[in-house]
Amino acid sequence: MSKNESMNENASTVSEIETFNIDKEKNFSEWFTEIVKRAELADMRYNVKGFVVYRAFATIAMKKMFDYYERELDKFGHEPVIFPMVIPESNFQVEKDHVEGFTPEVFWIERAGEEVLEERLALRPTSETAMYPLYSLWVRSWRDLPLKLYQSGSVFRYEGKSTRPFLRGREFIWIESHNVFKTMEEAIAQTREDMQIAYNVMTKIFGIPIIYFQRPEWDKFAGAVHTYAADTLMPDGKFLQLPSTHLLGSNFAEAFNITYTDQNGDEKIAYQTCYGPAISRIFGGMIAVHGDNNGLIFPFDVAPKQIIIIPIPKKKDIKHIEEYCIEIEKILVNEGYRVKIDLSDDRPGDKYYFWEMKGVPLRLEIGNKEVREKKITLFRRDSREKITFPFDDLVNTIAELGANLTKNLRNKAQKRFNESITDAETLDELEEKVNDKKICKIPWCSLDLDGEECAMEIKDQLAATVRGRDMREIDEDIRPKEGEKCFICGKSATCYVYVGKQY
RNA sequence: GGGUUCGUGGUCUAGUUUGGUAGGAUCUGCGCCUGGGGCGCGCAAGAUCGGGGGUUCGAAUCCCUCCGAACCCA
Repeated sequence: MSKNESMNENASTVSEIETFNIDKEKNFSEWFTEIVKRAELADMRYNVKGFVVYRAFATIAMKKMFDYYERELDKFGHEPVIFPMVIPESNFQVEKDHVEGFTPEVFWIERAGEEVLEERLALRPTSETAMYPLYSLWVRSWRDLPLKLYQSGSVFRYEGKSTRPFLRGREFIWIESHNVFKTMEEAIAQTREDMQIAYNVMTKIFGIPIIYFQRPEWDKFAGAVHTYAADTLMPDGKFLQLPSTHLLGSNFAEAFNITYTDQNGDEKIAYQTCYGPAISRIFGGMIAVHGDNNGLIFPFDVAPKQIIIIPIPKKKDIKHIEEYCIEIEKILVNEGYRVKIDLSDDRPGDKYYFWEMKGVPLRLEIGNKEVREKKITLFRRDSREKITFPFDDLVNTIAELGANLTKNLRNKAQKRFNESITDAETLDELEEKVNDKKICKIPWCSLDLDGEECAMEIKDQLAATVRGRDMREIDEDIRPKEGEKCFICGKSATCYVYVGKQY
């Protein structure tokens, strides 16, 4: 931490007495299950496999996350809509690749009451086939374009057996944005805008480092021309796919007859993109990336509670102290912060552990001393530093430390991500590294279908996947040197790809 | 996809091998006590032992089946 980022020269750091018996780094999977229960994020006892109940603490944070995302989409000219959750089978089957890709995962409604429905209804696994028949009606003229709409809601996919709260469920909540353009160039530009939005929100607000990849041909969205997907790295060294954006070209436009009349009166086919950040999954990634052995750590802007005030009363001074706490709370609420005073009659130490486990970024400790001296003692969750400052500095201090805390989380996470990236020159070396929580950047023969065989070999032998080509390398046209070879098939390499285990 | 372990008050767990009174801890509520990093005491409340079926005089326990969960490997 640089000097001006440090909170105070007199800051003391509270030593780490770990709450869990579970080491996050060594035993991430158990840590995750435990924190979800302990912090009351989700209740897994809802008795349908792959469906969980999101509790208040997680729901508040996810609502905030939706807010930030939707605000960003609005800023870039997208408008909200709400489509039905059911899709008639005949709509669903219009685009050939799409049907093939999604059919194994679809939940079907076949009956209503005692009656068998004439046509089955799909519970949407994604909404292309719900929205595009209407798009076909809405888009008539070049004046109707671009059409940029999004909706927030849940979708249903019949996932295999390893479902986990937040990370993989049979229902998940997300935003899906569906856009229509006159030209392929505009559509491509939209995928760039999606990536920019993802970067603004994911990295700056949620503090989650991402790399955007162009997915290989064999691993793209069913019906897409190209898929670009953001991956982050989980503490156990596995990739987690976060927002993905798809260049649909005119595949769906042709299937759903989305055409427009141009300035010359000619009928033209439209070009499309779609984009889907899954908020529930991003939330899972966020708590995994930032948490520690004391529990959660929320980035300041999305924390369900941002500031917890702990009164430390001596018997005769309860009233005094409470009044001082309430005064502080009023000021902070006025500033728009989510604040709580913990007036329960547990010991202060008990409250410290509890709210740290819950991930509250800042804690104010108010006792006799603070009231007497008109001061405030503050503890920050990320660095475990404790400082005392004058009451009059309250608003400035909170604003500064809140922003600083998120930045610090982001930097730490980015550093870990960068340190996990390495390279490999042989299959054995690759195996050793991906089994040691690393991801490898290796020279690769082809992202087209002729590279699939090499990817299958990596999958079969190492249980790892080829994530694709880093978008930054596409932009800067970074390619392997003359003579560098794909070490799976030995053909000369056309690009670098990242390989690692995945969720 | 394969494997392992498992389901008993709200939560965690003993009891299952060898069928016979469901025991404890914690949480919750009330009363006291206490308070600058996980106090303590007392009282009370809380379970058709995951669901269904079977064997038996008798099932948490044995058998069948369904539902659900965790972890490991692909």
